Amino acid sequence: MNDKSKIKVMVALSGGVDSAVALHLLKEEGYDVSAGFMRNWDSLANSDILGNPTLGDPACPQEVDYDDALAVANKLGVKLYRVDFVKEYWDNVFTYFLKEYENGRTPNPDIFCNKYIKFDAFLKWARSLGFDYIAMGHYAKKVVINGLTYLGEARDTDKDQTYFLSQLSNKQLQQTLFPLGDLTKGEVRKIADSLKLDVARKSDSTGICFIGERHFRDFLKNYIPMQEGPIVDLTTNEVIGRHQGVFYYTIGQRRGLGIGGIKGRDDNPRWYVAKKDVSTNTLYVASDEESIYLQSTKITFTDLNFLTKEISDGQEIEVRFRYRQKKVKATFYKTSETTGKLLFPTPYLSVTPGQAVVFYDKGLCLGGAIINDIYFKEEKRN
RNA sequence: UGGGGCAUAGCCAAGCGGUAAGGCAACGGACUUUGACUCCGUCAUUCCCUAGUUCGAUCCUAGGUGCCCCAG
Repeated sequence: MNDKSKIKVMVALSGGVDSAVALHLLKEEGYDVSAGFMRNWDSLANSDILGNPTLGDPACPQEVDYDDALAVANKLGVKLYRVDFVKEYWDNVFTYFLKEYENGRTPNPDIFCNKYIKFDAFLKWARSLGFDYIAMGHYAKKVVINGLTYLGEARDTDKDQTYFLSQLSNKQLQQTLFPLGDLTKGEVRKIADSLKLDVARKSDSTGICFIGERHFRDFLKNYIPMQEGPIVDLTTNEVIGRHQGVFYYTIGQRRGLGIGGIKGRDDNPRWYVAKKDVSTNTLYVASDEESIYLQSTKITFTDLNFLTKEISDGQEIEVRFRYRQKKVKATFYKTSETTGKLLFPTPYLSVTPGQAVVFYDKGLCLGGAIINDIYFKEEKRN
């Protein structure tokens, strides 16, 4: 434990700045470090055609990332492994992702990617090669208090990525290192700069992890066929437009509805998706972001997961319904080992079934769950 | 084929003789390891067509064309 040179760490190297700096920091600390590059998505084999902006590129983006990762590994004098989890990703993440969309919900694939790929398949693979820990370039902290391991929010609160780690087990957490927890993004880039890493100024990756930025509706059309149907104003019950398939839209969404001005109305409001009915293929919209149709005061959840300690019934905690959202207050209740509910002191907007709700208290991420039903004063809204 | 009304960008819609507001949508960008939200930018040399009046017409006149309403 004191002699870090005897501790073998496998750093997940993505080809971006964050994991490169994480690798460097661990090496500086004296760990016995190697790097692993994961490839989890094969655009051609996975029919990722429509909505894919990089299809025509001379070099596919993953190979560019691999080259970047290799350059980093070489510069830092570390061995780079390459490992392929395309099948595992499809079976454990993407299948779930599609099923959720087909049920009219909005999944968060990256949370499952962490749970099943980065912190499971990759972890097991590294362990099988004799590594003691894996390390990630996430902005998150591992905190040990009284012998218990907790997940702490990153010092860079703007980049904090604990939201995506909310479904991890304590064991997964214990076997992971997060070297960037006390650094800001700016500091990370400065370090990369001082090391003269080519990726120092590389822009942050966005879109689904390992897949990338996509025109989302077109992307889904590769897997879920179009099915036209009506768009109904939830306030008046009038049909005011047509959609291409309720699956393609998410609660709170404005763009993509194609609803222009309506004759006879003296306003031209923005319309937001308020409700999806898969059985009738109807998309319900509300005309104002403040509309009560977008608000909720209670939710139920499934997939309850605690990272370290359980939250007690009736406890007031802070929660997030989406990445980088300002934390808001809620009261926690458990209804079974894996389900429960949250009550809100004031209505919150566009809480979406299928998305993750993540629990926080005093700078620690306590765990999370998957949003199931949303209510406004006991009235079911989804 | 009697009367009345209206025709402005994909949609809604100002302008009513002086050289085309605004909103919605769409698209592009910023933000962003989900989906979203948000923010910024772009978007009618032209006002249904034709002829005329005028220094000048989307705005006036005439004739077309197309819708709508009332009366049949």
